[in-house]
Amino acid sequence: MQTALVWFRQDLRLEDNPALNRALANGHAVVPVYLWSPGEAGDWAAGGAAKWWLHHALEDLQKQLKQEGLDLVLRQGDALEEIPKLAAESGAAAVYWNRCYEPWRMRIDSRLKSELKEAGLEAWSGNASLLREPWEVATQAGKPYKVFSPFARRCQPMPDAAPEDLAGRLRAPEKMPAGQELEELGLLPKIRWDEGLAAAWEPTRKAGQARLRQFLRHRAKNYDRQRNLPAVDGTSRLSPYLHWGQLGPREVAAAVRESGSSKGLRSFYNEIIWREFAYHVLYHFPTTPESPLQPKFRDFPWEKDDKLRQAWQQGRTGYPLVDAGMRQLYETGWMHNRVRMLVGSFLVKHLLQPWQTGERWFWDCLVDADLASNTLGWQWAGGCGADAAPYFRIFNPITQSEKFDGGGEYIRRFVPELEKVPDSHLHKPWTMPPRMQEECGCRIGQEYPAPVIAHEDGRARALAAFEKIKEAS
DNA sequence: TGAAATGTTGGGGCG
DNA sequence: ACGCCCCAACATTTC
Repeated sequence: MQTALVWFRQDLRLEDNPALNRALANGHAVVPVYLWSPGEAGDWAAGGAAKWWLHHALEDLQKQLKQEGLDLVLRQGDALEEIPKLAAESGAAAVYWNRCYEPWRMRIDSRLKSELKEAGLEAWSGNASLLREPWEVATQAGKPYKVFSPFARRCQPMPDAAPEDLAGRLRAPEKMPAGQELEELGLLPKIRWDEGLAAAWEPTRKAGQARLRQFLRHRAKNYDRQRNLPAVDGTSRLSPYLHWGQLGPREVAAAVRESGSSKGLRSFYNEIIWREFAYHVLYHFPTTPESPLQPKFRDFPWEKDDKLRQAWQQGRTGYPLVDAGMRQLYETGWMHNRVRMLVGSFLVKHLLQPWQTGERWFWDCLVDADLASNTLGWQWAGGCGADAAPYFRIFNPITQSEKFDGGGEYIRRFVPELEKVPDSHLHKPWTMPPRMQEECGCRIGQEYPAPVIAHEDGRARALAAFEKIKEAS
């Protein structure tokens, strides 16, 4: 009986896992491995919140494997060094994994594959993360898409690829390589700022599946309307499960298909396609995590300012909905998408901070931090990416607040100092007369900050900055 | 998945 | 009855 190393990365599940199934289909015993390789990722090693999630997702995977009689081998180090070592230590004849699409991983994987083959091992990679490979989708002219709608059209109909069942019983190998304890990977924060995350999330595959079922049963029908209201639990909240591969997109698509068809379902499926589009763009334009896709934005006159950046990060800009969003992010590792668009617009346009500043903060704070989606989202906000919001499209933080959190439920949940501010002034608390400020215990400049910049001024300044790069296209 | 400025229309008050 | 003005409501354009 031969042994295969199955290398887990962002496919932390046993079902619908092509690499694992390959081992089973070939009748191999399985050595399941997770390698913690922060050094490979350069600036894009998992951030604090993502590491917290990873820790628990690995713990969950460990348990699932245990039930199948297998021990997950945990190691640290670079793949090019450790994977061949692990293969040798376990006497494996084959190494199987599922593809990741971050630029550095693409480079490492292809080198690893040829080195393993040279050493006489079978090396094989499958697709656990996407409905379609980024290179399979192309325009008539054979070029990558830069606009979402035609990309989405090209992705119709929904592929009927069903999730794969486990292709047999897992068998333990004769030799197990030595591994480390999960705690030794140091994924959990040293100072315990993670209570908010733990209260908001259950980072297990079972919880992800339950959430998917619940969402499709109760929320999907009205998704197209409810998803814009941050106070309502109207979105799927599946992003972290999808990022870590505790859920796969095939499983989600299959569940959507089975749920029938409604406007809400279609618009939810559209979001799954946005995720695919993000990977498509990242694959074809691998410098976009750092550089704007539209070259004219290279010389954009940002006005970097640490004070403004910190006010934004800490949710102390003086605009209630912006601040509520930033605090939700910090406390729960997640932010409602409507609010993500607003805080993105605000940072880039009103505050003239580079979009990469926001991209980096989200990377550190989000449990669903995903290089492809985060990059696409921030270039969208910056107006410099594929199918981006045009630069002159500037969200009004007051109007958005009145429109999408009119009752202030979301704002009051995350900005408690505004608790007693009446609805009439909640969206622009700086207009409260002094007397009212006293009465509701919210003095502007004391308990809650004055706006860091007046909306009209921020808007005018952003438009003026845009003028400077306008002709240079 | 924008907002503001500008343009158009039509009802109603009023001299 | 008529013209004039105001303004809300809606449409278009501009940023």
